Amino acid sequence: MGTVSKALSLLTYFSRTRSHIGLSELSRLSGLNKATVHRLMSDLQEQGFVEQAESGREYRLGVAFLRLAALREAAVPMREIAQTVLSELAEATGETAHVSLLQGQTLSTLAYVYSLQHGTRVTMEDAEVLPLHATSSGLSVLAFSPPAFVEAALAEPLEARTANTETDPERLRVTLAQVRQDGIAESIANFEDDVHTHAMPLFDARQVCIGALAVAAPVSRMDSTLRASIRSNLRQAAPRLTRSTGGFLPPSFREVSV
Amino acid sequence: MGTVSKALSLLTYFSRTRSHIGLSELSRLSGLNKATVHRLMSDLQEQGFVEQAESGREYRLGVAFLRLAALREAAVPMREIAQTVLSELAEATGETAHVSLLQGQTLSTLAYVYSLQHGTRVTMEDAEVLPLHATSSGLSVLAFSPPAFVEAALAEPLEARTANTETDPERLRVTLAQVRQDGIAESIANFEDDVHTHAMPLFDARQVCIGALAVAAPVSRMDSTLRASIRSNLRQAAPRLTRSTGGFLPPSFREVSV
DNA sequence: ACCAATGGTTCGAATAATGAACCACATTCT
DNA sequence: AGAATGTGGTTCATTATTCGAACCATTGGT
Repeated sequence: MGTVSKALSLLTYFSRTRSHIGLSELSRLSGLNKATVHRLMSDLQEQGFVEQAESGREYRLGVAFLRLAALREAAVPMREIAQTVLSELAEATGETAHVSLLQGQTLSTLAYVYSLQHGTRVTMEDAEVLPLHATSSGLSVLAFSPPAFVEAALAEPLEARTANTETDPERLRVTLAQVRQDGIAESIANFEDDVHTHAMPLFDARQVCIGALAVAAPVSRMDSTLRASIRSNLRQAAPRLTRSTGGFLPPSFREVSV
Repeated sequence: MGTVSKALSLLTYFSRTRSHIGLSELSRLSGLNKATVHRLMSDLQEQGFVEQAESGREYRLGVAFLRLAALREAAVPMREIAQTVLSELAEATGETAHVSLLQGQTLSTLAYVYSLQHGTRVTMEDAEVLPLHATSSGLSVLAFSPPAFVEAALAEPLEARTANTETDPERLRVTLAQVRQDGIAESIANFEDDVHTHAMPLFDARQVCIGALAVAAPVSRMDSTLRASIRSNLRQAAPRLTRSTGGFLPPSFREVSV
């Protein structure tokens, strides 16, 4: 791995549950020498990508990201566009709608919108990270990603989040084939108990799958009427979102999307 | 310069007016060899920090920043806190209030709030970049930054934005001495014609100046009453914002802040 | 058909990254 | 008090990586 990749990969160890990381800990997490980590972090710190809370203490993500995220959003208003699509989807289905983007081998949530129609709803967190194998969003992404990527993802240890989580690579491959036929991935209590989600993939300008659009409902509320509503609304919204963010549908998805 | 710093510095060439940059152009801008730029951008692309719009075309900032910015905001809700302080400040003064953070040798706008009291107002843009020498925010930062940093900033070519912009390093040094005495930096039509701004510095946990809080009003509306209102409100708000984001006031500023 | 751009690639020479051992300082036991 | 273990940070000879001039392959304009 090149030096730059090493430096950037250090940033991936920061998460909502681990917002501050010390030098030694980061060295342990990454398997890199302490001196190396220190030098890389110094470079990152110089450019404002990380900062140290108090003098000579743990590192945390820096302010540079606020500026760069704003610039990204100005160049490609993906979040903004997603937000409007999500609002319509949440309104039409009465359930929680969200968009997640592929980030390495996981999905990170870009935006979500709740419906106000019911007192109970599936709740989300900003920048929440979702596994590929245990969510409908992840399955929809895998179903329309290159075989090499799928194999790499299924080769990783697959964690069981609930009693229902499917962790057998072979059966997951079968599921993916079904998703490819249907266009929609479905997940019942795979990631969280009592949650039933439907998802469809999103694509970029090169017809590469970059994430998913999903609707999440409580299992208790799911019936054939709601399911039909979610599926038909999703089939309309997903291709629209891809197109309005400058993306194009690959032939394999265009066939099954309508 | 290390390889990592080179890679990260490539990101600084992206701006609102230059959201897409080609390989050759980036090579020219940075002064780095085309092959070097290509390798660095490939590393950045692998981690989602940049992406290519269509296959084999110009680069733009990637989706990774959306996630990292969300994580930063979750760890340090600076923007959120700033927003509430700005709302109060805009409400109290009837003018535009904004917070900018130091990013290398320029300031980038983190947040801003307009007042609804007047039909005319000073308008801002997301992630707008402000020069240090030609804005009240910049002067307030320089006044409370280490001499070495100030000299480095004044050694750069100082661009004149308006007919009023002060570009003489010697006279700027005099101005900075006054700001150090007063605690507030004032700028009349230095950056934009018809804009009169007041600013005070913000500090982090190490008592290092990291940005500024400012109020911008149209020159035509500025009178002694408004000026007094802005100054007294600013004197209250700036130290409060520093404290509520986990920062501490350095002795040199604490003396003049009240 | 030509030229001048573009993005991307190659490979010996030059340079920068590496990591074991080392500080100085806290904290926490004995 | 003193030893033991932790922390962030530094040093420097060895080594592996990065650099960059020259090179393709394509594209678009004249």
